[in-house]
Amino acid sequence: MGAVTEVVETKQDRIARRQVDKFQARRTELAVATLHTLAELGYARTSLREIAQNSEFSHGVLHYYFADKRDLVTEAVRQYEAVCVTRYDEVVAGAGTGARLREDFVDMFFATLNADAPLHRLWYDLRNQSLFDETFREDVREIEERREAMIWRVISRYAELCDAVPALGSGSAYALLDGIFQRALWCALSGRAGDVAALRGELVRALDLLVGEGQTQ
Amino acid sequence: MGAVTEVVETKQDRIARRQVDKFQARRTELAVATLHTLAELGYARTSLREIAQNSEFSHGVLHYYFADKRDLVTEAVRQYEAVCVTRYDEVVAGAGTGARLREDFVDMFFATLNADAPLHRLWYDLRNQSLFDETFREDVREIEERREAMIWRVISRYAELCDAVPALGSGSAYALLDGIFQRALWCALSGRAGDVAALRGELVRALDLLVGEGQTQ
DNA sequence: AGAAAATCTTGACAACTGTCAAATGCTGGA
DNA sequence: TCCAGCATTTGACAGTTGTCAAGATTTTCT
Repeated sequence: MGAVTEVVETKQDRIARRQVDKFQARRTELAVATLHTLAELGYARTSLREIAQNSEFSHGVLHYYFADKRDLVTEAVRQYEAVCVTRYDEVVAGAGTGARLREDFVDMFFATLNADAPLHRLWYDLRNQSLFDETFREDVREIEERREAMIWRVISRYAELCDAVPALGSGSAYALLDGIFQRALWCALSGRAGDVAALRGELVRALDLLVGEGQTQ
Repeated sequence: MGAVTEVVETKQDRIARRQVDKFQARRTELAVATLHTLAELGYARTSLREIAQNSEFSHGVLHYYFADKRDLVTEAVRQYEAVCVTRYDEVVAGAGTGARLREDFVDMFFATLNADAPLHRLWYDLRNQSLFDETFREDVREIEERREAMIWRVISRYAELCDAVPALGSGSAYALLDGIFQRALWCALSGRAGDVAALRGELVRALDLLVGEGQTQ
């Protein structure tokens, strides 16, 4: 009897898994559409009907795949995380010298600033929402941690290449670079290209300060 | 005939001015109520009726004193500005030594963090709104400028007292401290008192880095 | 092919939104 | 005292929102 039920179960399992996969695939598809709508309109003005219009489905389907709006937005945030949290890893891996790492990092910094500006402003929007709505807090904390770790990989590797030691801890270093990024994003979205360019120099100076030359320890 | 009309006019002017004053007084009164409601609920979930309930009037009166919702929110933001943009001036004025200034600044930093947390999260909320809604951009830019200047008064005075020169420009220095403040605010509102306490040390280190001892120039 | 199940659309609901106009209460001047 | 004009309330409007259920459609399995 064991054998038969086992065969049957695995068969059902295969079916179930395939269904689950399809279900999950559509879920993330809709989450991606949500992400783009949120990035365009911001959290405050994004409605389910608007999201559905940015997909190829009608608004009712959202409640087939998601429990409620929060569930949907949460899943969308997770999509953001997947995209935006490993951005500098190849830069770190590919740089042989400190100067090269610094240059590549700054380039990537401003490249994603310009290319993904709507996505980034959404991230800041949701991080702020978590200051009011504690439902978002856990997800935000998790992503914030990964972002901090991502920056720290850059900084500590940069210090290593420069034969130095970072002048600030992981949290403060992230606060500094994220602060510069936020400001640059604001300037970019306001059409102040000149101010953005000026911030490039500021970023270089900040990196030099964080990992001053010759501060071997 | 000139004299008579002049007398009449000044009389009417007095009346008119008194009315204007009363009008303005109520306007700011309602703007303050708006500010508190916004600080409690965030921009996305603040409705006119909710604002009115936090005042002693009914919701209709808001359209008597304000053209529309944006007008109201804008006026509320200006109230925030009046409160929050001169906070460190007495600290700067009253400190005789660098060590004293640093200590007082850090104390004030965390005092307002805890006392006015809802107000601060509102500021960040509105600054983010301006990334999506360009109507807010000018007001945000103005306040952001004043905040940066406020921080710069602290930093440059601190450097002066330490006989040193700031290691970063005004913009980057603000980005660093504001980044730390944002993070501390998040921790405070999440009930992570321990993390907030840890950030006090980070802030001190950041100040020391910005105005390193002996960096006379 | 036909039944069963999964998927998607449509339309409706109650609640809530910003806005405004009509009605009411109120105050200050003649 | 009475009245004009200011201040405030009330109630309504058109539109939007999240949610959900009933039905239509498509896919899947036997």
